[in-house]
Amino acid sequence: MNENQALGAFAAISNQTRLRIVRMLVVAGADGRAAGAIAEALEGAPPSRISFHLSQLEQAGLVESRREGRSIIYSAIFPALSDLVAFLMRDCCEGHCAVCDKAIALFAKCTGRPAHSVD
Amino acid sequence: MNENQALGAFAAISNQTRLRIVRMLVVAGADGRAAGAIAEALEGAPPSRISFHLSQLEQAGLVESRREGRSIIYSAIFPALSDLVAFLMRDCCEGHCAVCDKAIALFAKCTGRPAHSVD
DNA sequence: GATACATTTCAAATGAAGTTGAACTATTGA
DNA sequence: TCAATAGTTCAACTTCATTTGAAATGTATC
Repeated sequence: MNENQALGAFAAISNQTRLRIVRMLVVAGADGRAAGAIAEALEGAPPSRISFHLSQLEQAGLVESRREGRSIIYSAIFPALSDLVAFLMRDCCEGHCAVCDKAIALFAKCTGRPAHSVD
Repeated sequence: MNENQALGAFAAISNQTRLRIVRMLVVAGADGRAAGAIAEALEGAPPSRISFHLSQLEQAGLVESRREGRSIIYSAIFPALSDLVAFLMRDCCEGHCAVCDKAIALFAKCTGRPAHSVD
């Protein structure tokens, strides 16, 4: 992750609608959620608006989409989120922070499928 | 951390100058860095611009300032950063992701002073 | 108390981002 | 192939954020 990617990603989640979508997809995990289901959860939002924001998130590299029949399923890109966190916290405390180093390494292991054990 | 605080924080770090400042202060740790030193590191930026961005970051709750003689020292607010990360990743994978839970707990322990051991 | 230093505040100018509804494309099923 | 469903694209409108330099504030030093 370089600075421009990080800036794009932070800009993406600094919008209320997009932040809600990303959090929804983080909870949804690898299965993701159809655009229509996302729109329904954000009650009152016209489809063009949701589509606009989903495309912004996709351009920012935070979510990806796949077609399933008539629906388009969006899901969070977990490595992108963990890279984003790493970009922000890396080299914390003059590069000598063991807790952040460990936390960054753990986030990198999240795949969108529940992990029931931690090494 | 509520949604509005998170939105403000993400908006704050979605600007190049501010993201650079925050990362600089994350590295600097609890000691922080004088506004002048920050401006110098961001070569070419007029003081009024740095001051504007520092005040945005302070309003967003990501940094704090203290006066030391003629200088004003800015430092990252580490709990705010860890709360921000938690806000984004909380309930990951339908709330059953052990790695993210652990990572969030670790970030919460970062104080800005190097930690040499991790439990 | 005058001067230099460190930083903030202000107002004006510029540029970028979000919302809307209507029209368009793609897929399924009768 | 016609209609229904699921999403996307487009253009016009509105709103908000960023940059700049000049002037003002607060602090130390001579």
